[in-house]
Amino acid sequence: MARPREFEIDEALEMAMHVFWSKGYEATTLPDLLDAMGISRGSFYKAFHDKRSVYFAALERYEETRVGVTVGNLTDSSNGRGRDRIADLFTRLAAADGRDGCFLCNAAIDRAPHDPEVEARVNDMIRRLEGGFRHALQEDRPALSPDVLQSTTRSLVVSYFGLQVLGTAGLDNNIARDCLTQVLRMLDEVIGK
Amino acid sequence: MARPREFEIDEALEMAMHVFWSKGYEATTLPDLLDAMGISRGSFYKAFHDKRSVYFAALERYEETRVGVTVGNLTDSSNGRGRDRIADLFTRLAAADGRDGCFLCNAAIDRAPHDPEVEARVNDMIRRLEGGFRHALQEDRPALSPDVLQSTTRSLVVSYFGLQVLGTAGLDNNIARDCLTQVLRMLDEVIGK
DNA sequence: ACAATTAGGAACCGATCGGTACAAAACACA
DNA sequence: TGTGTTTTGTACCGATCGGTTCCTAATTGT
Repeated sequence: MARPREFEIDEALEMAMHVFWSKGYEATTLPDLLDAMGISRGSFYKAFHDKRSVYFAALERYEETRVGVTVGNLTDSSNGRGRDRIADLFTRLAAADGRDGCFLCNAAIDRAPHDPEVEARVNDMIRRLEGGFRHALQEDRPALSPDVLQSTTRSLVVSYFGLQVLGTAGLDNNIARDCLTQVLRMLDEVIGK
Repeated sequence: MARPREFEIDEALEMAMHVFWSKGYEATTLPDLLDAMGISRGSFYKAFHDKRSVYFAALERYEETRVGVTVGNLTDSSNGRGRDRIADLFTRLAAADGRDGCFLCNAAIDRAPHDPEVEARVNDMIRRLEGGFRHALQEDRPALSPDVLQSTTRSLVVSYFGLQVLGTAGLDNNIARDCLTQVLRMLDEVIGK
């Protein structure tokens, strides 16, 4: 009953996410977003409410398209043993360039402390990640004592974000490889080979 | 031979550091800095060159006054065994509120990727921290094999920054406590009680 | 073909950005 | 006390910020 939109919301959001991801929230200007999204101001404010809303929507998109996949890999029992699914995740992390970093980690540092809604969303995502690790551990070794399960799970979450920080900071990823070695040692210690 | 400065460079820098620390580089405006430092624009640009220079100076101040102390604690053999010095550091981390986060970690995420000089400085500081951990481990167990020493050291660095991320994101610090549990388990595993 | 409705684009908004210019004020030295 | 030197505060700069207005273009249902 009217003129149809000339761009795909999801595609535009994906592009916007990458800008926020690489530049951070404050350093991203509206022209940055418009260029990346390939739309003009009018369409931008018509389709999204404002800059912050786009950031928030990008964060939710990250959850669906990235966190969801990662947690999926961790919990998919057709994908090898739990121990191996965790090892795969960290192996990929250690092999990756790392410079791109992780939008969730960036959001945790640069927006969560200043935006309660972002903080809540970030917390949710971290909890989902934690749940993925816990699921993989428990599936592999159901008899694991609750406190060992808990501390192992959470130390995996902590290592995950630590690796993101070092990757983003541009450190030689031999560090990541050495951390991977220790994670594998821990897994073998806790779960068994 | 002329009018003396009415403020202490170091005090002003300390205040500026806290602003950058809590707000991030881009979100910090000049008025923010001037208010916190208690000086006016004229004095600001006379004493420091520009906003970026103050940020950089604040980063160096953080290294001297915070990283230096942390590394000092890790390497001070009059401060208990190496294992205990590491355990103390993580215990303090797990007990702290965490919301303040860590200026170094914030810099790693929000400036290092966009400012090569910051990146270099951040890398240096992380290496110093790594050196502190390595020193403590090696002092406590000189016979530790090089690769175990390396992977343990680096996984401690990774955990350190992971804890900072979760703290800044406002997660319940039971997570930090559980990670501490695992770090202690790892230390006892590697070093012995 | 025409009315209704919505997207798109450009001009424009006040506010604020980081940074500069400059004159008045405050000191040191003579 | 006068002179030279430096700090200090303020007024100001062009640029750019996020956001709004408003008119035109495009499309649908009738």
